[in-house]
Amino acid sequence: MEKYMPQKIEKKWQKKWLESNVYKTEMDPKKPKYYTLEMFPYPSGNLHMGHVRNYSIGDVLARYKTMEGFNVIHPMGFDAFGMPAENAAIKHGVKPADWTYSNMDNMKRQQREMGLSYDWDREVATCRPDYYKWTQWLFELFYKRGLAYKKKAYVNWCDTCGTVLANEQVIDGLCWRCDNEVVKKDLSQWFFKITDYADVLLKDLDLLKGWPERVKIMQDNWIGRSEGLELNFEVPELNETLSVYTTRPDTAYGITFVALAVEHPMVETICKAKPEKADEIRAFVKKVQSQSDIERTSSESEKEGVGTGVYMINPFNGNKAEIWVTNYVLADYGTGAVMGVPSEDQRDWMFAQKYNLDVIVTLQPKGVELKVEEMTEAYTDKDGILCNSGEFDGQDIKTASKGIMDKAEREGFGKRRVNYRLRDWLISRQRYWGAPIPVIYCDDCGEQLVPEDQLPVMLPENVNFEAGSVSPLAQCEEFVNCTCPKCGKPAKRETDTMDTFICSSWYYLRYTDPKNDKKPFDSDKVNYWAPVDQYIGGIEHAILHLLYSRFVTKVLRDEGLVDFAEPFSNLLTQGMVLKDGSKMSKSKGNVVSPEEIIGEYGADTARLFIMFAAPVERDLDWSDEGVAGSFRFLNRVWRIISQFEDKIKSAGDEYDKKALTDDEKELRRVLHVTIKKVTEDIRDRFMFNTAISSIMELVNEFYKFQNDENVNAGLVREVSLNLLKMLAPFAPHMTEELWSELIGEDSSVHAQKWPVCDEAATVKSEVEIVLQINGKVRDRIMIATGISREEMEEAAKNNSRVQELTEGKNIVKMICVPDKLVNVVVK
RNA sequence: GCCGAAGUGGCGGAAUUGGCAGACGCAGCAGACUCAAAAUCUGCCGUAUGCAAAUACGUGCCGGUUCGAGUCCGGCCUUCGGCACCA
Repeated sequence: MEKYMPQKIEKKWQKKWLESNVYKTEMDPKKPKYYTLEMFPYPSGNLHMGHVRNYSIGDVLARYKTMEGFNVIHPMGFDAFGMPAENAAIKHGVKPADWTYSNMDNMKRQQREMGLSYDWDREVATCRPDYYKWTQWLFELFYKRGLAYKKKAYVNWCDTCGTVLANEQVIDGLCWRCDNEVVKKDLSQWFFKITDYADVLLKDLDLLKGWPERVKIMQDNWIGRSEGLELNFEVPELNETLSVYTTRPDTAYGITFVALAVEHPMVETICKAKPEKADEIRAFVKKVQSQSDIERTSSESEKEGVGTGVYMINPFNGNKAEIWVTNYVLADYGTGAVMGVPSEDQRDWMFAQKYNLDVIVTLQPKGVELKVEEMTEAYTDKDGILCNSGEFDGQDIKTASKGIMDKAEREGFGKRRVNYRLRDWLISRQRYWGAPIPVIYCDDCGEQLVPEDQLPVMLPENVNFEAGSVSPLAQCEEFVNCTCPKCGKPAKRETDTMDTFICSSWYYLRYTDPKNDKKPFDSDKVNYWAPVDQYIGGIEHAILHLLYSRFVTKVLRDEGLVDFAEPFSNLLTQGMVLKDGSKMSKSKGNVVSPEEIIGEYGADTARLFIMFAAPVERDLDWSDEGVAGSFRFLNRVWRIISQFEDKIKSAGDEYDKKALTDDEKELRRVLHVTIKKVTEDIRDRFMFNTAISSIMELVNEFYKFQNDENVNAGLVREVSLNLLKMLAPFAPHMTEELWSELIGEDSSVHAQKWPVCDEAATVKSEVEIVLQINGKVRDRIMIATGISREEMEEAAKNNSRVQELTEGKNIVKMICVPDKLVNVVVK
């Protein structure tokens, strides 16, 4: 055999795999299915190392599961709508579609050069009409189920992107895509009613046994369920009631004011009722609204407000409390109004200090009397005894909360209520390169869905791009002008497109039936393949994509289109690929290009290194020397197998194991221990790094025989073939080349059964055990495996080191761990 | 502030159920091969003392449980990630 030349053999096998379509999958109810999925990429033009890691993990699993006998589906596609294509159009005058498709072609080439086992017949691209037709269909389904609606609201706006954003897409007050500061705008926008599913999205996190705990915790926090009480206060002057929401009903006797958000509808009512205050209030509202989102919602910023001179009555004790318009109450959480209890809430405390408002202590630690004059901050411990609270005095928080809520419900001025931090999903975008929202506006008939038989609403190709201008769709006359589907009169189309997260929230279902032109997917097919058995991607989607996909799946389940509640049974969140301790980026100049690495060492080396260098969930620091080491290892495998080529070919699969020498038996033992270890590491732990290190140990053991011309040929064959099989998921080309050299052109290593460990071969006749005295290692001895406790103790007592060190001391007891150690405890 | 994860040689990391700390790899050192180098093969490789045998110390810090702790418990420190005026 000639030397290992990855460039040559990788090209050869990639061509062959493509031509023979070996990775094509079909439904087969007789076989257990396995759905491996890596998050599909945005077609930016080139793969980066994060992709390489993502796809390598998926490919190892897909190949391994195939060898284990599963019917594996392993698809790939492109999340192809989005801003960068449009930016390219503005900057370079290329059509977004042309830019996107040519990027896809390049990335597909790079994916092929990685040797990934995708079934390309299932490829989807979200920007193709045959895909977005069904994204639009999905929108219509949501609309018909009352889950898509348009409303005017204060929404997140990114000026750079020229569009609105969902809450999930604002990170620390900045746009998730461009890091520009997000501002609030009062706009009429489309929403998906994800809040209707808040409870089930939270509850079903319990079903996700195969998800990392931290991702579930993040979603739990994001949904933010809280239980509390909604209280209605009479406002006699206005002849209205004002509702507040609280999670601390026990503090209700300590209310000294009520705080409204500036957007609260009662603010305007008050202005009308109190003309003398109106100017001051309106000026304050204006000032607050002019602040950026960061300023407004930072817990650091000072709490300010304007007293309205209007009072409400606390139904518990009849106290009057002034209504204030403030900058620290959120309009879109709870009722947009909050009861002010300075003694037990730090924000209310600071507000009350600033404006000299009353403080009533209603809770104090056991055995302590809190005095308002001596307090420097609110008492916020959730532990204490009530006071100044009428009939509830002397009760603990839990008892009082229940009693107060019961009283409120009994007397009709309050109701127990559950609240969520989660907001509805804002899904419209003022951009061109996305799926058009299939809605038509008619002056007479109002908002109308585009009839299903007219889908897709096609994105027009000839549009005008100018930086900073409104969406090109809105300027495109032939797109905008249409006829009302109901009355046939001239009407106008919706010019917003959908958030690309909608496109990506159902693609894993489309893979199961990607060419269906009658439905988004066939139920039999989707229910055979899905849910995804193993989903692999970055932690950055912990909330965004993963929450949206769960939501969409649940709606489809409720519609009867799928029969499962959760889309991804198991989730693996890979760490980032770093260079010199930080994220690879152009500005830092530390980017390592996959294409260059593959060009220099081959895809097998790149894959092997990336799987070996760190456990999948942890960040991985790229090391050029490490890559060279992986290349060295593959060469080592190549050489030892080449050297034994004749022996391997001439030997049979069956041979007399009893004829093996002790050294050969040891090699065979290591082989079977390795099979066991590699299988468990891949199947149960996703510890690919340790799987590879045990394969390396096997190769090291094998090298002990490199100069032994008389080594048993049957054993050499057994070791070599199993070694290739175990290495095949990691280094698919190189193992395939060696396999075809040894076994023949028609046989593929990837179609082999995964090796099975011969337990009998793993047994050692002798083991080295540790002798400890008082827990410290003092000697090591060889003993026969499986001997009794008594025999082990005897062996320890007879050991000269033990005798020497226990001389004249009293042996209190001896602890034996079979085949591992004896600990002699002396005094 | 709240929630979560992590901290082990010069470096990446291993130790799966409380039982030999440092597997495997990288870097380094030495030997073999070679006229020489590269490549390859082999060996050494936590720190301190020591010629060695060996001994002591050693998994962020302090304490505890245990015959025995990287692993369990209590209290901290540092780094990273998420959330953050959600009443």
